[in-house]
Amino acid sequence: MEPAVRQGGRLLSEERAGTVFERPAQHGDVDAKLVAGLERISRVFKVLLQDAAREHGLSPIQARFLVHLFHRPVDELRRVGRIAREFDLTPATVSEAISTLQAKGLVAGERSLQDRRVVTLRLTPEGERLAAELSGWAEPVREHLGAFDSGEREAFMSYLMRLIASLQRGGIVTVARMCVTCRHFRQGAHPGSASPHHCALLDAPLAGADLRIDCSEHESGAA
Amino acid sequence: MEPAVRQGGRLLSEERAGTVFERPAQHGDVDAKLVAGLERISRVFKVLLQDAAREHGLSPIQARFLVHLFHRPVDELRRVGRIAREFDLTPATVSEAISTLQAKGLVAGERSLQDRRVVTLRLTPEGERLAAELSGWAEPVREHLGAFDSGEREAFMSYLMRLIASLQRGGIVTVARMCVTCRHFRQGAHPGSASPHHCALLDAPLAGADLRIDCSEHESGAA
DNA sequence: CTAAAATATTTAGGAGTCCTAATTAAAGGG
DNA sequence: CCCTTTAATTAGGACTCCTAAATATTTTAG
Repeated sequence: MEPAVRQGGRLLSEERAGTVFERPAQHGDVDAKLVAGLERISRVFKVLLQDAAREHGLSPIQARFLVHLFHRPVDELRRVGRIAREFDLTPATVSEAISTLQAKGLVAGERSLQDRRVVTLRLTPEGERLAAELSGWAEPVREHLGAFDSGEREAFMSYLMRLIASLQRGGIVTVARMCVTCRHFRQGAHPGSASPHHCALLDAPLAGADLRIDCSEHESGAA
Repeated sequence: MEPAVRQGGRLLSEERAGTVFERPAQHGDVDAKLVAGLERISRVFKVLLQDAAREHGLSPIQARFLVHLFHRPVDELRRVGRIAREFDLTPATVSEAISTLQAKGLVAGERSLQDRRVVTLRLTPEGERLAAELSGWAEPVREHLGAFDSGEREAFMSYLMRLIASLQRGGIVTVARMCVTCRHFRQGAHPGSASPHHCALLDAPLAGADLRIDCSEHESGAA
């Protein structure tokens, strides 16, 4: 890059004309910047996943499903339709990607006996191995969180959780299994304690750091 | 794929076997949850964009480019190659989507006189109109930020900025024009002030809320 | 100044994403 | 039992995105 200089004339369009030496035009519009920041992060995830998947000879969505199955021990959640809902995709899309994974010998599906329409998916040993490697695809982001101290991380996380919970209640996020939206969750059940919240199912107090983003015991609905 | 059942043994894999009624397995792993949360948000963005684009008869990426051009007054940034870098795509991909937008009469491109290889893009009036409508595609997220008070929002934003800046310095994010990575930025130049930072280009003090995610005056490099 | 290297964009071809609509099977309810 | 609903798959089409190759132009070396 070169130019610099000649910022005299047209470089500064209406949006900024005359304001160059004033406060930034975006002044105070924190929300817009938050959205922009979140959006930028989401591009990061996209690229990271794409790279990780490619490195292992998979497509992004195949890698996602593989990792998803990897840490989802509950049969209920390992079905085509469930995955579709989880990822906001149609069953058709999931079915296609899964059959590719099956063709590659990474995933196997078995018909359920209770309901022979449903197919329960599981990883093959090879799939398991690959999934384990892929499961660190977002590691770079994680590493860069190292610069935050633990209080900041917890605060950061709680902001995210609140935002996601709010989006979920607004119907924007279709699936989420966070403590904060779970029927077993009792917010602030132990005031003043280091673990102020409580999970009625586990019957255990929870600290901010204990709150789950994806709890397999999750049941929707307010307490 | 046929036989099934026998979920007796393997259902509870090592990860969760025997732990169901203990503290969450994810206990304390705040980083993992942060990553999960950010990742979930990024799916939200994907869906929102997809829906908004569809509503206006565009593909997601076309909508993105349209909106991108909409608030990018600087010619320099409105070129195929620039957009490609901005979105971590190849010029080929961008070129294709842009020509569709041109075919739809939403974008026009003109060869630059200084360098006749480059094509400078601009929106047609129709494109401008559409872009204005589309530019609110992330509005739902923004709305749900309303539940945060202004201090929280600013803190949230600063976490995001720090993360993005860190990712950028680590080479994970390729393009970013944030104050915190700009050569004109003087962090904490006015200690104790409400606007503790300073922009050497604008020669103006900056508060946390003034920090930009995407400044058109941005120049890389430490101060 | 000119040949070679570099840069900006486009075109061509291919794997993958994702959707809608239609199909096949299997449950479940009068 | 028939009829409706649900789970999954298949088929077909628009779009995403990449690599490689082609063009046009600018820059750089010699």
